Amino acid sequence: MTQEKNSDGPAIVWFRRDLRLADNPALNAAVKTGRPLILLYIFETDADRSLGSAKKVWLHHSLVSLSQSIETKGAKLLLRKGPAEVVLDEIIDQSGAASLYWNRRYEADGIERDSNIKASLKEAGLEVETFNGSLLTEPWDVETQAGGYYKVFTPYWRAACQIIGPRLASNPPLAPPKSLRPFNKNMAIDDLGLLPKDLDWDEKILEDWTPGENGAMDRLKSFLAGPIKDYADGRNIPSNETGTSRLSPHLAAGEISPRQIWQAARDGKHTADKFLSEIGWREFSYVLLYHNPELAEKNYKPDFDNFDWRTDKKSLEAWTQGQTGYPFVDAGMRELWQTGWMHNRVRMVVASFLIKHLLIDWREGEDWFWDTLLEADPAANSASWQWVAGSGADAAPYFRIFNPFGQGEKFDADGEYVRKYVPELKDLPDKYIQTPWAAPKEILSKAGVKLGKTYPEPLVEHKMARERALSRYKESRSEN
DNA sequence: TGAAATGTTGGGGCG
DNA sequence: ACGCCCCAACATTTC
Repeated sequence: MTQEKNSDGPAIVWFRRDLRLADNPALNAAVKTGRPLILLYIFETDADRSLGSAKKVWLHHSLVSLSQSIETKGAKLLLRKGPAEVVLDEIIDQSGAASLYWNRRYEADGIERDSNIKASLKEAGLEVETFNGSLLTEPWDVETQAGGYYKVFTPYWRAACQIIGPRLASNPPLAPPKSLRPFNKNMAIDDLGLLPKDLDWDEKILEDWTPGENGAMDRLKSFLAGPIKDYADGRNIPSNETGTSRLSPHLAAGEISPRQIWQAARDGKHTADKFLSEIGWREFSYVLLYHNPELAEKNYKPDFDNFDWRTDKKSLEAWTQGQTGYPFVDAGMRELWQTGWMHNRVRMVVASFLIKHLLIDWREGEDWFWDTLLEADPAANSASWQWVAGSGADAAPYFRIFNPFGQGEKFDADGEYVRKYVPELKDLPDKYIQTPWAAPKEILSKAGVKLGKTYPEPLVEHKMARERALSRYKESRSEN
């Protein structure tokens, strides 16, 4: 039985990928109504693509943090599990809610679920309002002269900046509400069962992270206070722990908004253009995803549909386990497994290795990242994998093939990064730390390295693999 | 947000 | 003093 929607009914804020109180337009709108609030998170069981394991762990802790913040403001986070449509109907029935607010999402199945819900609830007489809570500008905001969307990053970002700057100046990030008027309560976060049951993997990956709005803000502030000064070069050195902002998992959970980041970076005392253009790549990925709903499954360039990827389970597994025999690649893959995150420079190298050296379909890599990255962003993950594969919009040219040890020699010359994640090589001298197969026998045995035993021989020989990729890519171009 | 092959230049050793 | 060779350093081209 549906209760009469009376004007005293509560307002529902449906949290999704915006697990924060500050700069949260949907929450802000709900607070402004003055109604009691139902602050709701639904663990949706009917999503198109279920969350990866790492991201579930993050979500658990991010919900813990959000629920604490909400309690300090005098209310409670309401948790439910099930298809959103069913859960919402039930809650509205029970509470007599009069209005519903949420921040938009941009992946195809989310858009579809949201618009169905919006239509049917409006029909039922509810006030439903939606907002942009996760992007600097909506993906449809930035148009070319011809009225389409930009397919190349640089002109896109130039045009986007023209819009973003003035808009933020007149409409700065929102402060968190001073207090929240509660409606009622509650189910425990543990009941959602997000954490893995057996191993302590989730504890390990959280050693370096503080999920939640406060952790996100701390990270941003400490980055802007100093490290951003050397960002242009510092961001290329994977052993440099403050070289990059490490905001990606926070941003993906919506614990911080890109508007807050933009504003804080612009207000800081150091130039932030280079850093903000990385935020721009995230934004651009959402443009691509919005206009190409199947970005995670389908080649953006259909030319690639005929590409003859190799099926090679063993090599794929060696790659995921960090056992390729290329120390720089293995360090990256192990960093991902152990920490739920990988340095961006190394992401490009390991992705190039999987796709070009092993000729394995980019979707395999995208899947692995989806499951193991704490951030697993639906737009950035697929756009970036397609970028490396060459199948994406504004993609890397087919002949750009990273040298898996050359990149290590350039960006990890002292081997600090490799030694951290590939400790079985730590006693090798710097000269051979990226290329153990080239080391003389005495040096290997002195360092306690037995190739093929304590550390693998290279999975493929670099020169051969490079030439094989070039000719395969060229071939597939001429077919189209 | 690349790497390798190829081309060019200029300094030093040497007859 | 000069031409010649070598080679490192840098620039350009190619994939």
